[in-house]
Order: sequence, then C-alpha cells, then structure tokens
Amino acid sequence: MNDDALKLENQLCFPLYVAAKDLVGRYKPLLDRLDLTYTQYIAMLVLWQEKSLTVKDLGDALHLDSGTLTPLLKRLEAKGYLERRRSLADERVVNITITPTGEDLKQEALEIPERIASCVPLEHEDLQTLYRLLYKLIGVMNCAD
Amino acid sequence: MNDDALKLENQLCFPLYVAAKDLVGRYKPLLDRLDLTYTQYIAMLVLWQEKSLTVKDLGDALHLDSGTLTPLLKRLEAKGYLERRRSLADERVVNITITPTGEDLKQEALEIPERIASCVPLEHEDLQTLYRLLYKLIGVMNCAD
DNA sequence: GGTAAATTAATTGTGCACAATGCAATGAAT
DNA sequence: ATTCATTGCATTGTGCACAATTAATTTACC
Repeated sequence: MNDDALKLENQLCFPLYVAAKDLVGRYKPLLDRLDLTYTQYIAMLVLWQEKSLTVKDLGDALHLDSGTLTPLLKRLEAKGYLERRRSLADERVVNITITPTGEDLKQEALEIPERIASCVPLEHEDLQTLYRLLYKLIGVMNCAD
Repeated sequence: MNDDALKLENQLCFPLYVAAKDLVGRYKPLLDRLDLTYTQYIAMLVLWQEKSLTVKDLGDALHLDSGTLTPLLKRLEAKGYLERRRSLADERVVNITITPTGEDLKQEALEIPERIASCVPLEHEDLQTLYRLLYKLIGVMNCAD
C-alpha cells in the first residue's frame, strides 16, 4: 500500500509547524530581557504602531480570539505596558491604550529584528520568496471553503 | 524615527506563525472524527511508519520534549492507540509501540492529506518552493549560533 | 417601541509547548 | 569498585490557543 502521503516530511503542515516553533523560540532569549512572551511581543508591535485600538481589532490583526487576548492583555496591563478601558460609546467594546512605560519599551525592542535576522541567514531573494508564499498561503486559506 | 523593522508584516516570524496556526486549524475538523489532536496526529504519523520507537526518538522526530510527549502519549495510550513500556535493556528508556487499534486508524487517516491539499490551492511549483525554503530555514536555524 | 439577531468580551475547560527541576539508571574514568 | 557526568523520562508551573458558553449591549426589523 502506498502511504507516502502519510509520511511526516511529505505534508506541508509539518515543516511549517516546526519552522514556526523554532523561529518563535529564537525570540525567547531576546524577549526575556523585556519581560515579554512572543505573543505579548506581537501584541506590543501592534500597539507601538496604533497606540490605541479595540480588543477585536487587535484580535483581527494577530489572528487571535478573546480567550487568548483577555488574559494576555491583563498580564500586559499588570506589567504597566497598557491600559484596558471599556468604551463609553459602546459598552461591549474594550479599548486598549499603550502607556508611556509601554512606549519606552519600544526602544529596547528596536534591536530585536536585526538580531533575529542575523540568526536566520537566508539570502534576500529566498526571504522575499518565503514572505510572498506565506502571505499567499494565508490568503488562500482564508477564502477557501 | 524609522521603525519599519518593528512592523508586524515586516517580520518573517509573523506570517510563519499565522500560516502554521491556520494550517493546523484546517486539520481539526478532519481529526475530530479520529478523536485526535494535531500533535497526536503527527505522533501517529511517525508510529504508522515506525511501529515502535523510544520517547526520545519520537521527540527528535517531532521536535518535542518529554514535558509535551509524556502526557500526550498517556492520552493516546488511554485511547488504545499505543502502548508504553519501559525498556528492560535500559530502564531509563520508554518504548512506544502501536496497537492493532492504532494501526486500524491509519485507514481512516489516508484521506486527510488530500483533503488538506484541496483546501491549500497552491500551484505545484509554489508548494515545492515553500517546502524547500522551510526545510532550509529549519536547517540554518538548527546550526546557527 | 418591542422583539429578534448580531456583536463584543469574558469565562471555562482541554490540550499543547517548554523551562526548570528531580531522579533513577547508565556509562566512563580512574 | 567508587566517583562523576550524562542520559531518558516524569513532574511542576506558566502561558498560550481555541472551542463552547454566557452575558451584556447594540442594531435591525417590523
């Protein structure tokens, strides 16, 4: 019986799953110094750009739901990096706003992308191709079915 | 100040993280019928090939440690898909062996790869390129530093 | 205006994922 | 043979990730 299709290395999901885990793991030693986890870091990335947004919009940006974000945002609030406040205009909405302490953290994060880039020694062309294919993959999966 | 490097979309990690999550999520409805999670599924993929191996070798194959595998394997054992038995030759080692029930499950899993392929409509060339780049990425990260 | 439907968060429960620790068994070196 | 380091697994604790449910509010419809 031909079961090549059921071999680990013949499924796209596996190298994708391993590469994502390995790359996220590369951030840990750098993020430890900022007292952030990886998911907290990408939440702060959005906040450094947007300053203020709703939990829903943050979830849309990060592809995460409230079950993940609510406790995560409470931890970031406890660290003093942001504030959560329920909207007056719409009581269902919670607005997230970065604090000055959270803004300051950005300076320490500036070196992270280059430190990561230096330990992911792919040539520029390969990197661009990988970006393109990953975004294409995310795109086609969002509309398929 | 130029902070393009700190934008979410300019970091490889983010599309990689999202694509992996999204693709793994695509398995869920298919795996629910086999009463398997994604991680349990890739463990079974190895067992369908190897029949029997140690926890350590499984961990090497899946890039997972005992803190993840020990409870996961106990759950698979409780479902009757495998047996865990401590090695007589070396008492530190635990051998994992697939059961007939676990073997049977393979038949039901055969359709999964094609079902996934059909909802990941990348052209063959793009798919091959993506494989190659992901394995390259995993390779360079394993030896870097 | 009153009811139904939709929206937004929060909560609960399960299962990874991994760091850190502990421990027993093994192997190596003297 | 005794010491010492290493190996393989288990345990504990923290933090995602997501399904399912609940609750509060808002919007749409008649």
